[in-house]
Amino acid sequence: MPDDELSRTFAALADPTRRAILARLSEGEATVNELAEPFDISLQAISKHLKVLERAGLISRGRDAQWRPCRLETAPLDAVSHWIDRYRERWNDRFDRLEREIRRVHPGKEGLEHG
Amino acid sequence: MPDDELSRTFAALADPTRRAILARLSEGEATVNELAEPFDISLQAISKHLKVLERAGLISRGRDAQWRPCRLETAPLDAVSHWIDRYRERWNDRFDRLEREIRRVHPGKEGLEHG
DNA sequence: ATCGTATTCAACCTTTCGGTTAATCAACGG
DNA sequence: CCGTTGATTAACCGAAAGGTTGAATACGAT
Repeated sequence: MPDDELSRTFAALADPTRRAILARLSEGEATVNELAEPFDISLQAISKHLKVLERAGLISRGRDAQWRPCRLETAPLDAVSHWIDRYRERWNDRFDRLEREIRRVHPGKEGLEHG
Repeated sequence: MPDDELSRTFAALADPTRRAILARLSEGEATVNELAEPFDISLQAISKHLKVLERAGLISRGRDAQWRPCRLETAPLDAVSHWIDRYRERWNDRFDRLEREIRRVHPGKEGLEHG
């Protein structure tokens, strides 16, 4: 696992358990035990998942007596969104160029089916 | 690595080499050798990366004589975008509810700083 | 002080990942 | 047919993921 921001985020999201945890947290804060409840794996495994999510910046944790409430942090998701958008932009530019080129070579053609 | 669509996509994106390959492909189709050129790793390693990307549906491959040109496929990226959006929606709903609740309890308060 | 609850740390195991090299397959050009 | 070029497959390796169990830590309650 590489150590850059985006890689950590994607790697953290590449697990259904962790995504389910995030989904739960999108409804509000929760403790480790609460988060673990729906799953068939040990509490320690959940704790590890939380550490992964925390390292990726996708959650942060507070302190309330012996509980460590987790909350969702959306900044890394925004980063992913932006990365994808930047992407789609380039891709569309490429189609635009392609279409212009085709129009140049076949001036009669009016459009191009992308599918 | 779990076997669902989203997990495969995220896992495929969680590697800088693979993201660089996608970036290159966003400029247009390329052969395996062309894709491998910027990297210090073996052609076989690149071939493996391409297989991962293909399994995730992020690229597709054609046939042109002995070359296997790769092209970007954006459907999985769209899926990721939608997943994140659905997410942010829930999260914002939650803030809205929270804000309403706060206004109910402290009718004088006008707003809440999210940062 | 002690007990119980919430959570993490540590050690271990098995599977997967990302890389290597060597061998193989596929298509073209003489 | 033979050699070359492009790409994949196979066998292997070290490191990391994701899980387990068992011990430790951090608090609150009694």
